[in-house]
Amino acid sequence: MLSDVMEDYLKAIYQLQRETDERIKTSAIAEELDVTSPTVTSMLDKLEDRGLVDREKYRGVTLTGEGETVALEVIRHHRLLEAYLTEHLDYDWAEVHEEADRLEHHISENFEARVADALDQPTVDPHGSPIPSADLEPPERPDGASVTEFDEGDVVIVEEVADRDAEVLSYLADHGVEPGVELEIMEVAPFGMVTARSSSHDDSVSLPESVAHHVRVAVPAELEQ
Amino acid sequence: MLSDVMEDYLKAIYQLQRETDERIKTSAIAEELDVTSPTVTSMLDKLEDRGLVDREKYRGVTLTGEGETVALEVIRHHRLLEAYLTEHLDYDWAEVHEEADRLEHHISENFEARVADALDQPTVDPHGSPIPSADLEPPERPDGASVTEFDEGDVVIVEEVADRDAEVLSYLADHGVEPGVELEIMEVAPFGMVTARSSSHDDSVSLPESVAHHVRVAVPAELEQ
DNA sequence: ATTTAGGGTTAGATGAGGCTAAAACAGGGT
DNA sequence: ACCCTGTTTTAGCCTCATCTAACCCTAAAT
Ligand SMILES: [Mn+2]
Ligand SMILES: [Mn+2]
Ligand SMILES: [Mn+2]
Ligand SMILES: [Mn+2]
Repeated sequence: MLSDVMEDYLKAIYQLQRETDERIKTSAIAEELDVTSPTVTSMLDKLEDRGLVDREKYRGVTLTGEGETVALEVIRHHRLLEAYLTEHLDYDWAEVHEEADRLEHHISENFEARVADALDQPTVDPHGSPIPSADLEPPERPDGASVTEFDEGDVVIVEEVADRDAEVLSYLADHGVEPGVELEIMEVAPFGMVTARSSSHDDSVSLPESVAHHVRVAVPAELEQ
Repeated sequence: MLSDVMEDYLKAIYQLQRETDERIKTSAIAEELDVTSPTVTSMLDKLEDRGLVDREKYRGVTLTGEGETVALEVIRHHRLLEAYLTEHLDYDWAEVHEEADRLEHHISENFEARVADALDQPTVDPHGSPIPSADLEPPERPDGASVTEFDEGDVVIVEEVADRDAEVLSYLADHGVEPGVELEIMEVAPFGMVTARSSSHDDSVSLPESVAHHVRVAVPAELEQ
C-alpha cells in the first residue's frame, strides 16, 4: 500500500505535468508540496523503486502508467468529495478544498462509490474541474483555454476556476467569477492582468496573471462551429 | 496536535475504563490495539508527558480530564460518522465501523458540525451507543445492563449492540438482535451463553458470552417504575 | 574549453511508531 | 522471609518522512 504522503507526491507530479508537458523537476515538486529538495529526492527514489515514476537523475521525473492511475484515483476522490461536501453538507465553494485534501487519502473504494451514487455520477467538481471516471483512464484535455489568452471584447463562459485558496475563491465568487457565468473581457494588460465584466454583476473585476491563469473559459456554443 | 495513533490509544483506554473501573494495564491496551507491550509502554510515556494520562509505573494508567476529553472527541466523531453513513450514504449497520474508525481522525470540527446538523443532533449511533455531546462532557452511564445479567423468562428491549465485528453484526441482524427489538430470554447457561427469542423472528438465537456481553438491554417501560 | 551559478543528490540527524530480547518488578505461594 | 511466575519496563534496533549541511552535476556564459 501507498502512504498518503506518496499519494500527494504522485498527485502533485500529475498536476505539474498537466501544466508543462516536460519532465518535472525536483524543485517544482518541493515548492508544490512545501518540503525541501532532498526530501523530494529521497521520495522520488522510493517512487522509482515501486515503478510509479520514470526518473533520470538531475533531469526530473514523469509518471509511469501505474503512477498516473494512482494520481487519478486520488484526484477522483478529491473532486468527488468537493462535490459531495457542497451538494450535501452545506459547504461553500471556497472552503471544500482543505477538507477534501485530507479525506481523499482515507476513504475506501466503497465510500467513493456511495458518494458517486449520491451525486449521480458527476463529471465535474464545484470548481469546474473534471472528475476522473471510475475506470481511471486518463481523461481528455478539457476544451477552452486560460482567460489570459483572450482579447478585449471577447465574450466567454467560465468553465473552471482551479484556484485552491479559499480567500481567492471567495473573492472571485463575490465578483461573479464562477463556473457557468459569462464574462466580457475588458482588457488584458501586457503583464497578464485580465479585467472583465461578469454577466451577473454590474462592476468589473481585475485579476492578476497568477489568478487569471487558473480561470479556464470557453467561447459560448452559439459562436462556435 | 495529536497524531491519529495517540487518539487511538486514548480512545482504547477510555473504552477499557468503561468496562472495568480499574487502572488500565499495559497488556490490555496492547491487546486492544494489536501492538506489543513495549510499544504501549513507550506511548504511555508520551501521553503522560502531555498530561493526557495519569500513570503509576507497573500499575497501569487512567485518563486525565484532558485525556478523557480527547477520547470523547474521537468517539463523537466515530459515532456521528457511523450514523451519517447509515442514514445518508446507504451503508449497512454492519459495515460502518471500519470506515468510521479511519475517518474519525481526519475530519475537521466543521465537518463534524455539518454532519451533526444533517442528522439533527443525534444522540445514539446505529448500534445504540450514545454519541457524546458537542461540549464533550463525560456522559451518564446509559441505563440497562448486559443481557447476560437477566434470567429465563425475562422480556427486554435491546438498547445497544456494541460489537465491532461486521460478521457478528450481520449475524445478529439476521436473527433479529438489533437496537429497539424485544427479546424474550429463553436460557442463560452457566458459561454465559444466552438463548433468546426476538419478537421480530420465529426462531431463537444463542449467543456465546463473548457476544452476549456486548448486547445491552433494558426492561420495557411498562414494567418499570 | 573553462568557469560558475543554480539546482540535485548524498550524508547524517531527528522524531514517530513499531519490533525483539533482556532486565526489573509486583504479588501470590510456600 | 523467600522464591516463582507473569507482566512491565528498559535497551537497542528498524522504517518512514522530514530536515540541514555538504558535495556534485548541468547548462549557460565567457
Ligand atoms: Mn481542490
Ligand atoms: Mn478510489
Ligand atoms: Mn463502532
Ligand atoms: Mn470534534
